Amino acid sequence: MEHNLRDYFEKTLKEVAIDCVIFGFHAGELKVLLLKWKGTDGWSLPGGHILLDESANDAANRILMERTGLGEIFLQQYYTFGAVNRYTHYSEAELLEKLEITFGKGFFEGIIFRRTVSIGYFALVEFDQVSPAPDWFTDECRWWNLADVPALLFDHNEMIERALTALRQHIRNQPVGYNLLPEKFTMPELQRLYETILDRQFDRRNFQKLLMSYDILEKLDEKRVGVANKSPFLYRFDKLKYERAMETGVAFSM
Amino acid sequence: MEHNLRDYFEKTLKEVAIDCVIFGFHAGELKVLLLKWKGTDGWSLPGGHILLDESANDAANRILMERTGLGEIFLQQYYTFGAVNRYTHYSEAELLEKLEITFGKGFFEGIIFRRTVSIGYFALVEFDQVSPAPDWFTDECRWWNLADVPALLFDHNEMIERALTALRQHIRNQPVGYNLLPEKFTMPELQRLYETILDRQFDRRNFQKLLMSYDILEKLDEKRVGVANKSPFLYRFDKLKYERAMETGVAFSM
DNA sequence: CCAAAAGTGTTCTACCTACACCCATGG
DNA sequence: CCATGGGTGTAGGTAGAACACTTTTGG
Repeated sequence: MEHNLRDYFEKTLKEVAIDCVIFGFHAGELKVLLLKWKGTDGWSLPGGHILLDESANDAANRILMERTGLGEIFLQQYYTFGAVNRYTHYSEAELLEKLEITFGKGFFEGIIFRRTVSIGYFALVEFDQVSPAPDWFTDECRWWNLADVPALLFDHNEMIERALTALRQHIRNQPVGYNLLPEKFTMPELQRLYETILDRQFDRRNFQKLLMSYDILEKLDEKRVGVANKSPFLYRFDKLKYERAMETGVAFSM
Repeated sequence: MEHNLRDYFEKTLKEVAIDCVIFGFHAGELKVLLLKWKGTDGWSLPGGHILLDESANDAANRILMERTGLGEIFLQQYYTFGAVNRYTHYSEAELLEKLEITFGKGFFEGIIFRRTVSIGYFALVEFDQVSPAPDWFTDECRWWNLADVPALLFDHNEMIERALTALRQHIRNQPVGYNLLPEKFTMPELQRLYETILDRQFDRRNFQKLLMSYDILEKLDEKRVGVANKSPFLYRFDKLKYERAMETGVAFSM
């Protein structure tokens, strides 16, 4: 990642940005990764620009890798945001002013700002595997509960909303969990993930029956210990079968 | 639409294009509208660039209006194409050379070509209502049967494929037909539309039962005459109910 | 011993699927 | 009168939805 704005802009497409809604799941809550911009109280999604010799999908993967350290994970384009004015919270002028104060006069010298269209991606990542890393113009990078997300810079609140809609659509046809849960997990944990994403409750028996019918789960001989109730069995995804199910699709109908 | 490339480029975003897959339905065949570029034997999807004061969605609507004369019709963004090299059939150099021969030396003077990312939209339009109109750098605009589409410029074959996938996904959750069929149509015609899009056959009785259950169709007291068999009843969409069904969604499960 | 949460199977219902005969029209 | 294609209803099967009691564990 460049530390000089001009250099960075010369190597990238200027009118196209990439923004990633990175979903994680922890303690029964769906979370997104957000960055706080230096010298402002404004938060945004992790994003960036496409290098001239890089595809949009590669750029999204690179950005994800830079923020989370993770590669090879589920990442999907879901919508491109092309409104004329994508600034909310702060106007463009206000934001530029604040950044100039923080980074010094001349920060934007030689840079012509044009309107930017942003390609939205959403990613599903394993919460514990992520070490959130701010970049050169942000000073904080952390998980937020979906319900607590504040007013964000640009149109990023709308981006999260649409990403959630896309995720809900996604979960109806493809299995979800491989990238969001730790390697071993219990059936109630998986159920809670589905319940959180879809914001509704399922019957335990029906849920188990349906998920087992996908033939992507391996029931282990281990149980989770240390809980003040009957020990639940641990499960693990069969990666090959899971990937096959991603291709052929499944019907989540409850 | 500008007739001077430089002027046009100064008023638009350069690195972002819009391409529209315009679907029509006629004589039991699904069709797309294609344009032939002057001075080449290359066909492409109708497309264009976003004006500086226009949203991406507005641009797509404008392009659709320019090519078909239709507004207020179903148009949906489905994917953004961001590969590094989106030229197939002809390379960028070959294409520019041909265009320079046709439009004269100096046609590209003062224009810096950069890589372009393209936002794909698909539209459903009523075949008979469309008067295909070429634009200033194309000399033909006509319908092609989906099966007969030739090798296109850029990545437009892939765009059509993905649009078809998006349409097939769409038809499973939303009613389809209002924009593709004439005002009055028979149940077998509607069925043939569904069969063509999904490339499979349905049982007449089951199809009728399911579509009527959506409560979006009005059975008329008229029949289609002039066919060498029993006259089929005519139906019409109830626009209000149709729009409500678009919002709430339907389950097409056969 | 109590509270909390997990394990487990069956019944009912609704919807999807399969299926066939008669009728109207034009040629 | 014949060929073509449309109009119409029912029965069976499958899959989704509803539902409760017992067991294990930690405190």
